[in-house]
Amino acid sequence: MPELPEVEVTRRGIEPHLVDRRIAAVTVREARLRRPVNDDLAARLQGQRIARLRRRGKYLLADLDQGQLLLHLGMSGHLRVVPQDTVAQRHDHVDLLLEDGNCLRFHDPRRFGLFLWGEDWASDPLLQGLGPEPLGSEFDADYLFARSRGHQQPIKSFLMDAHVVVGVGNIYANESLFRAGIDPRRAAGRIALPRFRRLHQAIVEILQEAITAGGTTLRDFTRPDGRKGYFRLSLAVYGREEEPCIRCGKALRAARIGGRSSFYCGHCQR
DNA sequence: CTACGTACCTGCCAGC
DNA sequence: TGCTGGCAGGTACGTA
Repeated sequence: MPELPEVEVTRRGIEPHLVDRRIAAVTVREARLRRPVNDDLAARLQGQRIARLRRRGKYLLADLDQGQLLLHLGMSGHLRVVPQDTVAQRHDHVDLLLEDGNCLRFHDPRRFGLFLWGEDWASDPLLQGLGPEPLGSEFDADYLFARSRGHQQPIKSFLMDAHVVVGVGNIYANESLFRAGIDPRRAAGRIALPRFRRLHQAIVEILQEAITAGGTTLRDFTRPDGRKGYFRLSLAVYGREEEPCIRCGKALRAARIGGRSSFYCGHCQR
C-alpha cells in the first residue's frame, strides 16, 4: 500500500491528534510484525507526551519525552484515529489510547509493518543507509545522474532502492517513468543528464500530486479519518495493461522488472 | 561491491 | 461450489 504519499497523508492526518497529547494506555493484540513489538511497549509509552511526528521515507517517527516510536506501514498497513470505544477489527494490532479519549489504531493484515519503541532510531541500521528525501533539496537530477553511473540495473529498480532515494515504490516508479518518457527496463547508468532532469521533475510532481489527492487507495489504504486516497484516478499506467496510452493511444504493456509488476508505453517510453 | 532471487504474511481473485 | 495458484503498495537477506 503505502509509498511516500500515503505515509505523508497519514502523518498529516494523525499529527494534530498526537502532538502535545499524552499516551494514557496501550493495547497490543498482535506483537508479531516484521520485527516484534517491544514486549514492554505499554510500560515504555504510558504517560509519555508526544512532542512531534516526523516522516523519513516511508517511516514515521514520533518523538516522546523518553525515546522515539518508529512506525512503518509495510505493504498493507494503515493508521487511524478513532474514538476509544470503537470496536477493534481483525488485524487491528496496536492501540495507543490518548488522554483526550481518541485512539491511534494500527491495522496491518500482512504484518510487514513496524511498531517499535527505541531510545533513538537515527543511528539504527533501519534508517542509516537511506537515500535523500525526494521532495528535499539534496535530491536532484545531478544526484541521480552521478549516483547511477556504472549501474546496469533497470532504472525502475534503481528508483525503488531506498538507498538511492526514499519513498518511491512500485506505483510511483511506474508513473514517474511514464511521465518522463523513460523505458523502465533501461539501464540506470545509460541515461543522460537531460533525461534525469525530466525524471526528477516527474517524481517530484507525481509525489506532490498524490499527496494532494490523499494518496492512492488500491484496497487496504485508508486515511486516518477513514477516507480513501483519490490518486488512483490519476494513474496513467499502473494496473492498466492493454489499456490505451493516454498520450499516444497504443496499448500499454506489462512486464516483470526486479520481480515487480511494471507498466509502460512501448511507444512513449524509450 | 552489484544485481538478482526469495522469504516474510494474509486476502483476494481467476481459473479449473 | 470449492480448491489452488498467483499476485499484492515493502524490505532484508542470501547467493552468485
